[in-house]
Amino acid sequence: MFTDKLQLLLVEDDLDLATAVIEYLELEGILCDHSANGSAGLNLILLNRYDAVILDLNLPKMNGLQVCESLRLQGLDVPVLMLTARDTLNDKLDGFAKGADDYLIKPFAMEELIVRIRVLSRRRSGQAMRLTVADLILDLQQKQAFRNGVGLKLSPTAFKILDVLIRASPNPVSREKLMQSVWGDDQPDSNSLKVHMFNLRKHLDGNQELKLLHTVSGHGFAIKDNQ
Amino acid sequence: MFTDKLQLLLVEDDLDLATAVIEYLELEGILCDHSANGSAGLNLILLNRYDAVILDLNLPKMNGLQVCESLRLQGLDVPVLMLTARDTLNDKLDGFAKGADDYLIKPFAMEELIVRIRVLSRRRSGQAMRLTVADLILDLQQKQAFRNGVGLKLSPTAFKILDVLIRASPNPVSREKLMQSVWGDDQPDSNSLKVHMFNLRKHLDGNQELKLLHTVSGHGFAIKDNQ
DNA sequence: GTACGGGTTAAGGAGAGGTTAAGATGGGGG
DNA sequence: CCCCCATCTTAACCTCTCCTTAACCCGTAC
Repeated sequence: MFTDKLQLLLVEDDLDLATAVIEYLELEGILCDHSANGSAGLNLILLNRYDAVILDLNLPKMNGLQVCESLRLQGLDVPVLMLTARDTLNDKLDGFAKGADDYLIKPFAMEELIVRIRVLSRRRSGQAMRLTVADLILDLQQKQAFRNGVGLKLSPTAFKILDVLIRASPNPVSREKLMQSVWGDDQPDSNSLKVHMFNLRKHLDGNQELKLLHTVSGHGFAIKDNQ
Repeated sequence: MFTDKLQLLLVEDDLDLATAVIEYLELEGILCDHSANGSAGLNLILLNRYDAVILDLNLPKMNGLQVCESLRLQGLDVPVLMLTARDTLNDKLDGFAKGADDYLIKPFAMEELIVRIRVLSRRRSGQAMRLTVADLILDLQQKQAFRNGVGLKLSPTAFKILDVLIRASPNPVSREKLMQSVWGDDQPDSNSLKVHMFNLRKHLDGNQELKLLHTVSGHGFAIKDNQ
């Protein structure tokens, strides 16, 4: 199945806790950047593309609620898990109101943190083996895509690209992200992606009335059923 | 596509609790079906298309873990929130391992249940950060603007300008501010902004009865629905 | 009149994106 | 062992969108 390494950010000013978390994550094969204050954390989030963010609330410079609110206002939908000792109902409701996706109370078990992060960073939920958008179905077990029930003949690379796109649907995915998830770190220095997109589009939308693969100028490509 | 009412399923054998939850959800404008045992619940999930499922674990016929595992095996990615009195770490880990998206321990606050459900179903339906004025919607993740639900075809620059204007709405934004936020410090020495405003107005208000983009003489431009 | 704030239009160029074909690669079947 | 096939990479070339620029147009204020 599709397991590039997760890339997280931990924003936490308690350095002991931070190193403990990061070491634990590394054992699980998860990469984790760290920032000790709110505004630096926000900058990192804006600059990089994390799969999820673990956000403490009591932070110097800018507190966690402000960080979360700010990044949501800028249109980022990176999953955010708030991590805090504040355990009243109102604290939780505040957190969710500012755009959190999950809220875990200290002290917590590392295993629970990991598993909640894993769930969050799978954009489409669960161990679902079939993803669908409109009349397009992606069967991950069969490694096969269908439109209106008829199988599409896709190359392995095209399939992988479609997988990434459909998980992000209806949001666009940047070229960089696509290249990252197809080739990892040693990327071809040519316009290979262009060719793959062309082939994918041909097989996916070629003889269909309803076009699903759209290019979003300046931002990348998106799978969606409205224009 | 836009905020239709949420449609949930609650699988819970404690009838008192179930009616309490359902009544509370109704007050929030959320529709909720109910099933009192596992296998009936599973059938409902397979038949209908719920936005999320609230799943008790101790159930007659088929327990919650089995229900969740089974529906994941059948390729459904509906968000599942497990609701149970079992509060040990291993219980939680089991729940997530079977495909849960969230795990809430009884007794719980209704408000927290609601807000967690809202987050789960929002992620899945891709609805997210949106700025709106009247019938104009700016979806920051899709990088797409809508009027009355139909997508507008905006250039990247036009989109950026609209973003600034809509955040300031209903207040006007000066030309200098607009130029600053589009081009930063090296600005074109021509009337480029004028042209972009013209194009934005054409695409935004061109064939609409209700004009949203107004010129505030001497002060710049404003997005608002009353002139 | 003319100067000014604002609106409208069209041309041109740069660059993003689309298309095509040829060679490289690599695995499976004869 | 060799050939065939699907796939991937590369590079060349084409198309078209988007941005800039510079016109010109219209009112109103001076």
